[in-house]
Formats: sequence, C-alpha cells, structure tokens
Amino acid sequence: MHKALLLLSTIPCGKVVTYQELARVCETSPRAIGQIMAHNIDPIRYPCYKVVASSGKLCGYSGAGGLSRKKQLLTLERIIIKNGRVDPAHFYTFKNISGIISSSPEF
DNA sequence: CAGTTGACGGCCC
DNA sequence: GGGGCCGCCAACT
Repeated sequence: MHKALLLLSTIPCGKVVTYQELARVCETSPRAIGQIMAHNIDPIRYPCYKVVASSGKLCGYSGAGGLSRKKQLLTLERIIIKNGRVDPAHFYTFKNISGIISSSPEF
C-alpha cells in the first residue's frame, strides 16, 4: 500500500489535504498522487475524498457517486464548499511526519 | 522497453 | 481569477 493512502487516515475530521501536500510528504509529484487516488481500490478504508487541488477544487472522485458524493462527504464534516471549491482555511498540513509514521503500523 | 494518459502545480499573460 | 504550457510520475498499454 502506498504511503499517501495511509496518510489519508491521519487527517483530522473537518480537514482536507491538497495533492501538493501529499506529494511533499511522500517526496513525489502531485501527478503521481493523482494516479494513486484514481487507482485507489478502497475508498472506504482510505478517505480519498479529503484530497483536493491546491486551488480548493475537488477535481474528481472515482468512488460511487462521483464528485457529488465527494462534495456531500466533505459537507458532512462541516467543510464549506462554494462553487465546487473548499475554503483554503480547511487545508491540513502534515507537521511531524515521524510521529505519523510511528502511529501507523504499516510504516 | 517506449509511448500515452491523467483526480496536479507552477509560471506567465 | 482563469487560460495556455510545460514538467512531473505512476499505471497501463
């Protein structure tokens, strides 16, 4: 399993991450993160709906329901979405990567 | 192994 | 803010 997917489960409720941030932590390109999400086999276990573009745009969701579903799930976490975009105030950044690693067995 | 294709980002205008 | 361009990297022909 890729690191990026594991990081998703560490995101606090009410927050989202950008592809950029995941790319930074995983030391890869945002494009690669996009691929990983697109090929994500298990949207249930890994909350890939919390991943948005740096502009706040939702971009896509391969799970059932598509973008509207993704939007709905985010709304359930009290995240305000205007015009298909998440307010940047909801962006989450990984501060202590080592802490995350120690709390996740698969690392 | 060599293209192609995106759920992107940064830069420029 | 938005469109055009190019670099990026993993997955899939």
